[in-house]
Amino acid sequence: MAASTKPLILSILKEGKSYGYLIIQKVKDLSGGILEWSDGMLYPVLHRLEKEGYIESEWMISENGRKRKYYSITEQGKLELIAEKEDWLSVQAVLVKLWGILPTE
Amino acid sequence: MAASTKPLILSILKEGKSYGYLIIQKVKDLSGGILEWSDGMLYPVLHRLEKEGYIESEWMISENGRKRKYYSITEQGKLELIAEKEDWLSVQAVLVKLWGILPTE
DNA sequence: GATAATACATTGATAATCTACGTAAAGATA
DNA sequence: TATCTTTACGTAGATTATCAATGTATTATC
Repeated sequence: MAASTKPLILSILKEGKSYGYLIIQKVKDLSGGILEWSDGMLYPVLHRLEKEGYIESEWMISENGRKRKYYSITEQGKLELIAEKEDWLSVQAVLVKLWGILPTE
Repeated sequence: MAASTKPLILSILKEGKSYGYLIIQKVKDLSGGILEWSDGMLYPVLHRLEKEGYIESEWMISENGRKRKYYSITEQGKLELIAEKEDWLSVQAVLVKLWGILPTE
């Protein structure tokens, strides 16, 4: 399941800055509660993606004074997302053929 | 990319018996040449799936006298494929939302 | 004052991945 | 007949990914 973390995180950050806790919520919301990521699973991935140069972070203070580490996607990350998207769609196309379903099913 | 080996292999074997070399060909064909698996990458996955009980194997001799190890999907494997499919479609649905595309694009 | 929610992090065991390498036979080509 | 390509299987081992478990701390709610 977690093999999909990279495209999902990059896609979310392409929509705009976000932070760890909120990313988990967004994934949960967008999936209708099906995808529930743990924080212990997400943070190492965020650190790895930052180390690889796909995202970058800055500490910010929210309205209520809470510290948050906001991540944003880099130019390199955008290119990587395009590649990830191509890969995903390639596999998706094959699976759709094998499953004999319409892609929306 | 290789995170997709499991659903792909199980889906192919659900269509009928097959063997390592042919599976690589099928994936290549179905993807229009985009997905090219190496044998050294596939065989360990086949062994793992067999060990986990999702597929089973038997040695057979082809028309030209060549030895082949044919794999077929087990009942447990069929159940696992259903689960894999659900997982895949959950992620797919989220990505489609984020990418703002029709699933066929 | 206690509990839940928010928000970050690391550690470390387990599992997955993939390149590189090895074997061998059949078929094609020169 | 010698060589190359294709078919067909395999393992080893380094690298990487995964995830549960655990820790810290603040804010919000009850």
